[in-house]
Amino acid sequence: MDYKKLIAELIDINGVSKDELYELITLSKDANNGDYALPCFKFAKTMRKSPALIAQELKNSVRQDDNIKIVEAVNGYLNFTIDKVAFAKRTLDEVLREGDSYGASDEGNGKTVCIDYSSVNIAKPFHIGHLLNTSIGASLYRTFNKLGYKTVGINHLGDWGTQFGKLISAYKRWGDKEDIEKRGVDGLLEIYVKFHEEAEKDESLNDEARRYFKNIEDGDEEALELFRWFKEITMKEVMKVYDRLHVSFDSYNGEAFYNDKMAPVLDELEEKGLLVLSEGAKVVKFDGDEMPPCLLVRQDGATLYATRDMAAAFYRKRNYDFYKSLYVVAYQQNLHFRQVFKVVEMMGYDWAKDMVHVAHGMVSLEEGAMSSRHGKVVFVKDVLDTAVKKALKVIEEKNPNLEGKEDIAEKVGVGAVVFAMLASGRIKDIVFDYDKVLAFEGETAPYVQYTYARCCSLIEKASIGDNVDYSALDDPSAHEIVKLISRLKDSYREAVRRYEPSVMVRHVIDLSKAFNKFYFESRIIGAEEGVKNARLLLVKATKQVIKNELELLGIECPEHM
RNA sequence: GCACUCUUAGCUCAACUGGAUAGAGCAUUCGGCUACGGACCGAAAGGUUAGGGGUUCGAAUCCCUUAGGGUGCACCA
Repeated sequence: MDYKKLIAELIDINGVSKDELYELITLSKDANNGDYALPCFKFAKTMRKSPALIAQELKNSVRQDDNIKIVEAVNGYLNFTIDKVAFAKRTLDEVLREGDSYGASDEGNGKTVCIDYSSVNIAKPFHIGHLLNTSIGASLYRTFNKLGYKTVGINHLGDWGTQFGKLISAYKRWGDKEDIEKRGVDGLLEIYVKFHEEAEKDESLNDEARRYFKNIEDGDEEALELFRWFKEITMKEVMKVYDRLHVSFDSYNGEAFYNDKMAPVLDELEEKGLLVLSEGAKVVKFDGDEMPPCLLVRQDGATLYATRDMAAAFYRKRNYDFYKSLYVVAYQQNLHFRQVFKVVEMMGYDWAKDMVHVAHGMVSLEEGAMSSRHGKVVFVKDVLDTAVKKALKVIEEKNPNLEGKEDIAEKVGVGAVVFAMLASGRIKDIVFDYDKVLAFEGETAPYVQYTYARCCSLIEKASIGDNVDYSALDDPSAHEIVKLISRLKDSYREAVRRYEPSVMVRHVIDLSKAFNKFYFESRIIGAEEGVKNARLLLVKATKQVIKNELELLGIECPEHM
């Protein structure tokens, strides 16, 4: 039930539509100001009266409704306090009836959202920068899906470019097949780093690398075989990480995939007179000095990153007919995407407006930026392992008799890391710090998981009878929980609208805090029967909502920890 | 140099996109288990929202400007 709508129906103001009223009504921040509020300042000008007076007069003319208990005029606001008991009953009924699908909706039915995220580079390590990216993308993927959208997760593999020539060159010089088979990407990275060191001394290595890459492009069997082998080794390792993160993709079409799909796009640009020659290269220029030109074909005829992204944009539109096409990529690529989107727009396609660069911050180390070339990276695998190890240690301290410790430590450790990635606004830079990622107290995944485990424990220990006294939920702490529970879908919607998973992190943290406060204040098991049952229903609903929301964040919740 | 972006408590972040006394976590100090899980709860202290203008009944939020940080700007991806 929509209280805003109800309240809007109860108020009549000359010249103000119900829709306008609806938009003006807000949630009260402070419980002392009731549950909903109508600020009356906007009316002051047309009504030529003070907001305080308007609120006072409205208070007297508001129609009564059983769901609204108190109407008060305070400081130019008209505050509404709802019937908490009816609200609690309705909310808990709904949560418990819908269970795992509480918060879900079909509002996105018939709309497809493409989400390009993670996009790992072949033969390069899966480092914490990718973890931030992957966590955000995967969470958006699940959340759009929950709201009924058809989602297409695309891992736009970085599997093209001269780096593969470098790698072949390096492998031929210093590579050991068995060693690389055994050590995987570590082994590849090692020879890649060595190549860069040697190339500094000997320029000719770079020429050799370019030749090898040309071989790949020309379909030389030996070069292709190595290329495929590098890819296989990388994906094997990357998949292990995806499994731990519970992330999967619908498409792994990366740069190599678009290799033969660029020509038609270039032809069309040519036809439309957008592609012009500049210093031997083919570029698209923008009006005035809005942006530097977008370079699409090099002097030597080779294509570029932007060319492949153009091809990908068209491919995705054609194949998925998307409603939105999201690119979850660090803000480093800001100009790149602005250019690509603009070029599509200049070609006359109005769906250019549906492409969105979901930019996120950069992850760096305390000693500075990460660099694959110099081997200065933190591997996701290592971070997860360290977190899981710590979780296991904490379990040994606090709950040594727990069953399935390893499995639970995995859920807690990985959860803590993912949560840390999603906790603050996506645009924020992160200076990677083990202490922060491994924090298990305060606003962290383990805190939320702990809250969940508490709920589970209560449900296990007691049974819920039919005699439910909902009036027991009329206190501020219980009401706070009910309010938060009722806003799960709003949390999803806002996360999707802003492409911002941290909204859900905020919400699930707030809910956990509210629950723990309530838990401390109120005796549950052992309370009078009707009260006990009402409180247990609240516990059960809290448990359900935490589970639903953590799932979208990509965090598991063990029943015991 | 130009463009994008960020700056809120000692540190890390919120603030429902213009609304009421700017809120949390960590760290610090103090307090709370003869109660259902102490990975918890409560309290204290901590602020000229980087500085300055402007718009507005009302600004952390919008506009201008200054300073500082990050990122990007032609043949890498």
